[in-house]
Amino acid sequence: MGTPLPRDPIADARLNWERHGWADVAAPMAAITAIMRTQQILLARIEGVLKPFGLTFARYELLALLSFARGGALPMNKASALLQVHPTSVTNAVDRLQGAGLVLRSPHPTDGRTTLIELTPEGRTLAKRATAVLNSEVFGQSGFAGQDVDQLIRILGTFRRNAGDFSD
Amino acid sequence: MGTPLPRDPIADARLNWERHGWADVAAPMAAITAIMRTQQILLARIEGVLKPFGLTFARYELLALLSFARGGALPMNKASALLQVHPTSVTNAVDRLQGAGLVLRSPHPTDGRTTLIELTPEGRTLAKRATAVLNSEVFGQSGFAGQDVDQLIRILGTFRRNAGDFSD
DNA sequence: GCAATATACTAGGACATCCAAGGGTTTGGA
DNA sequence: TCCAAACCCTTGGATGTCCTAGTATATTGC
Repeated sequence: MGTPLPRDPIADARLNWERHGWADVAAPMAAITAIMRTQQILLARIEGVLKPFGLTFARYELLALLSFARGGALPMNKASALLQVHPTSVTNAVDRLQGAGLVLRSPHPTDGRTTLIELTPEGRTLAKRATAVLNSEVFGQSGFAGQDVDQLIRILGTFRRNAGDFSD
Repeated sequence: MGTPLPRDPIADARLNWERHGWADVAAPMAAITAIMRTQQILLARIEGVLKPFGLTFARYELLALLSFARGGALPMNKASALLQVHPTSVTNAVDRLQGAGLVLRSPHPTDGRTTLIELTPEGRTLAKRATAVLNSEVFGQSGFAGQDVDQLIRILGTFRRNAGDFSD
């Protein structure tokens, strides 16, 4: 990851696709590969910022979600659905966040099956501090032009809707 | 991941950002979060297609890269640089591909330090078959409009260049 | 020739994800 | 009312990726 490459490897892959008779899907292949690589770059930046807080991206997302929930609490299955992750991943994340004293489990008042995840004061403080750094170090310096941000939100929003993420 | 949500969770997060006084970075936050989620969806599709072939995305990428290299061989460090992954990840991928008989290691003719990864005939065949299915099942049905594909390639290409991926 | 550099492997650990299975709880139809 | 089906969470096991060393070997530069 040190030195920049002399050429764009994704543009090269696209040329290879076209040369091998797959010109009809070369462009979407390049777009999808670019999304994969961009995600990798962004994730590295985000995790670099979160590391000093002892958080990973998955755990930060859960913390941030709770900080916006009324009462700072949410059922596990709600969190799983909203974050679009497997229930066992939520269990794993809550285990670690609870170990760090950032959240706690409490029984649901009416439904004995579900458990609530609740933000502790420490969790709320840490979420706020981590968000502040994330805002200034990552989101505030995304490297995307303003118009391109709008384009991305529109294009990826359509994609996610078609993929069945939401029916909005 | 079953039922679509009634509302777009990323749009909701953007509203929450704006309500908490972070309106200036709410849009890039939404764009970046959308990239993360889109990558997740695409990766699931890709790995679903590759699973019957006994391949993961990382291993397929290496196989595809080799299939385009002259002689079907490439030094480990070249592959690491072109795929933008950690050298130990390449070692890991090669171990498994070699175990499956898809690639083999051979000494570099002039530089005794470097080892070449070489595609076997089986590896070349499998790469071709996997690519065919990937083209028809994923890239050919990406769900992106033609113009949006061009936008993505442009926007993400600029981003990757600025991030230091290449100096093209 | 000798010291720095480069390359690849090994070992160990952290992390996220998924799957299958199981126990407790609620719901709803017979 | 009662029992089967559905729901919720957890556990244990398995994959897969990435990272940080440390080691051995080979090359390059002084």
